Amino acid sequence: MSHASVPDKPVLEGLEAKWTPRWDADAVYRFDRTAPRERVYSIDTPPPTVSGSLHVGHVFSYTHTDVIARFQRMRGRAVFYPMGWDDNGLPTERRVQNYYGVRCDPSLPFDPAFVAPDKPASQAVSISRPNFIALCAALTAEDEKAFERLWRQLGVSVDWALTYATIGRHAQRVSQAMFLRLLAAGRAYQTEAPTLWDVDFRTAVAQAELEDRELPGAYHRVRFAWASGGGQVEIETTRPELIPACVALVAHPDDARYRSLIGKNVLTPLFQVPVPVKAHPLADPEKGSGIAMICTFGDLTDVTWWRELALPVRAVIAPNGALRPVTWGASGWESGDAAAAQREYDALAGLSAVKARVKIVERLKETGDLIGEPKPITHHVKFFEKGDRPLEIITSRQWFVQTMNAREALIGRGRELQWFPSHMRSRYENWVNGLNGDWCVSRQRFFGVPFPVWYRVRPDGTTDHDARLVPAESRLPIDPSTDTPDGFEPGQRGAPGGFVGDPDVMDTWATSSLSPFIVCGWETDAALWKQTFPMDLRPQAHDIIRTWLFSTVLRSHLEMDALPWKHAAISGWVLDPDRKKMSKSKGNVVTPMGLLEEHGSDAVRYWAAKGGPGVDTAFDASQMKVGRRLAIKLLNASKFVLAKTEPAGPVTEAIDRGMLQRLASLVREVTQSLEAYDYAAALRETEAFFWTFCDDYIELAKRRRAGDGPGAASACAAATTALAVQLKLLAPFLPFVTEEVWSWWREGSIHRSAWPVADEIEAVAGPGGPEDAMFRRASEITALLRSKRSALGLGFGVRVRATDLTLPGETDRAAWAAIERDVLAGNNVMDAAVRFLPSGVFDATIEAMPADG
RNA sequence: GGGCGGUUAGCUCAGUGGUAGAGCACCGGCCUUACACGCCGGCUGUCACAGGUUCAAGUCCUGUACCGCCCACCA
Repeated sequence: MSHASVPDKPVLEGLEAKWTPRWDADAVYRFDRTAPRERVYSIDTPPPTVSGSLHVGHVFSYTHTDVIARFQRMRGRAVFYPMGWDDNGLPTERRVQNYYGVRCDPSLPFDPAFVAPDKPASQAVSISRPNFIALCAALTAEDEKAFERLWRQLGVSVDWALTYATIGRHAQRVSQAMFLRLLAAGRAYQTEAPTLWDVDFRTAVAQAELEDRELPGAYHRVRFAWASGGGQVEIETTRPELIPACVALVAHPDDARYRSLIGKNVLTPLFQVPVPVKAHPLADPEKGSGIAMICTFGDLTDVTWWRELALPVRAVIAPNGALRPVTWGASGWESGDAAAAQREYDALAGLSAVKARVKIVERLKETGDLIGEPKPITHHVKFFEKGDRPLEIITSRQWFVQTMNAREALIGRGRELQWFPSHMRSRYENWVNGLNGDWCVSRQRFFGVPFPVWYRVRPDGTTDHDARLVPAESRLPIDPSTDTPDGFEPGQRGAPGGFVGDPDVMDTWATSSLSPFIVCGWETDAALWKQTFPMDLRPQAHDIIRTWLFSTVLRSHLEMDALPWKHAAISGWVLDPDRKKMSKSKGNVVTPMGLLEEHGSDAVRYWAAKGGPGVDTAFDASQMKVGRRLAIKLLNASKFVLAKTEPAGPVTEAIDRGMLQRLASLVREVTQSLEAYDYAAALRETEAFFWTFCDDYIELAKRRRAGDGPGAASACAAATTALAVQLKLLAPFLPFVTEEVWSWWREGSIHRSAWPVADEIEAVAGPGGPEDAMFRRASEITALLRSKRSALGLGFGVRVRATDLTLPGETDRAAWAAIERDVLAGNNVMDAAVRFLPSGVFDATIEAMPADG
């Protein structure tokens, strides 16, 4: 065997640049299309939002998945490990708007000569929808390259031949086809209803995209006069600007204070609108004055009351968040004094909700309808998670997918799924149980998958939303804004008797939720589908259980009546050292690529893999240094082992056999841990063994190994065997350094080599038994001698004699004889006077030998 | 308000019934022909708190406190 390729001074620098292209060229991670299903391991890789920033959280969770992928590959599985890019949706639109300083105006015609500005102008440039989409596509292509560079540098072993984009043609086709099937099955429907609405993005949003934020607000105590009888009643509201939208007051049916008022009318202040007082059990006598103003719509409770009490709609908030124009009086809204109402309202119309609030409070003060001063409070307000202003509730026509009637079945699916860690299931159940409406899947946006639907235009030019036209699946994907339904001519678009396209696009989760269908070749590649679906693993972080995981389970349940995967491995988050979620700004300071360059990819992976499944983990550069140290140690130990592999012979020595026996049991444990997705435990155990291997085994055996007799042959064989096994155990974690060492000495990629098997090691070393104990005892004696040496200030170079070495009774003479030579040589001890004491005393007295020796 | 997780050495974390652990940090020593990007040794703990079960509890049970997250409510 030639070891010419073992370098004198091995270094980590440059290993990423060396191996990444080689893995690519050798197709090391290429999926085997010929593998039978039982040998396939398929992974539903999370498609990262490419327009989001790259941050260490990505590195963290993708490393976890990659460790599993590499482990399964070495176990002989054909790993189906695609990579997707989530490029559609709002994050991209927002990034394009800011990056180029443009704004999409769907009413504009396509401008083929349009060139994107180099830098954003102070005033946003309005461009057509096709121009806007082109910019989105161009920018995401750039973003995807940055992600790919990062994944390659990190050593993520995806098959780069298997990539998809959620805005790509194939993903659009799958999204549209599955939507049409839901529509045909009656599981998707369109309705006009109050919907959560973001006023800046001007789109509907779903329950899953909400988040609460704490905002300062104030209770305004406002007087409503009785319509007759001269009394008055006081309500408290945080949104006085919605008084013109008030349709009723509501009190609890058992609330004695207001019982006599139920069924009577009161007049809204300023606008003099007669509104009824109603009873409803949801009204809380403890809150505010115990009687509430129902507006259309201030919050979700208003929607409930409005629906259950069959109240009219008086909507004042326009899609852009401003108060819309309203006509009062005979031809408009009812008022006891229409002229006054119009005057009051005109002062508010066009203002944002916040500005209108200030204004109306002034007026209420002037009229005396505001009782006392507003009382400042802090309260939670619903926001779109990507939004900047509180959500409004606006009535609009939207597409929904039925979920409420599937809730029980979905809970069942969650129980079928194997979760790692298992407690993450409760987050899922929590979410499913808390659902309060069907899934709103339509968005009034541009860069997304369009709904493949047209509507007939009535002779009078209005749209007949009930007269839907849908394409055959074979035509998909289509864009109804440019494609024409069968049987129509393009010229009929928008014309009476013609057609119009549905203007909306799908929620990004409506496409992401189909990732297994997109990657596994649903309806397009029957062989691949059979090979890969249902998938083996869904890896993801816990924050998107309610979105991605939930919606994928839902879609698979509806389409396949089955789970989309067997296992869900949930990663935690990366936290700041102060235990807060790693903030965006911080994530940008610590760029992932910078980390990889500074510490080396293997070192960063080491830190990531130490964060166990589901465990939020502190960002910790010191752990990366430890990982780097491990990688360097691996280089040096390997160099040492491979510097002498001859003579090789039967493993006969106790120390050698004991070390290998422990290694065999390590292999069993590590394999078990990785099968259970506990990569952190696997790494911990392997690492601990490796340091023992270096610090104890090598030190004990190296002098014997230096010879050329049977003892040396035993040591050489044991050391090379152990090295190969440890490299393999570490390969999923440290793919670069292990591949480098492997290449010094073996053919092919370590990442395609067979995972070690304990039985094979034991075939060489014998099953765990007396030698295992002897090796442990040798380590203990070594620790004792080192401690004595240190106490006397004797460096290792000083040869010593043990004038008295007392060993516990259970160390019998035969066992000692088997390890004596190695223990003495490994500790630079000339000779030892040994006593065996049944009392269990374990001690040594040593003294320095004359310098000459 | 409901749910889930956590609380172990200065820090980051292992440890699911049997004498408290690792790494980092810190202190001291060592050039020992794989590695000074190294090696050796040492210091460090009322295992959050209170009860209970047990021969035995960091570990199991009950409760409390605090931290984090998810959800709900938010007139």
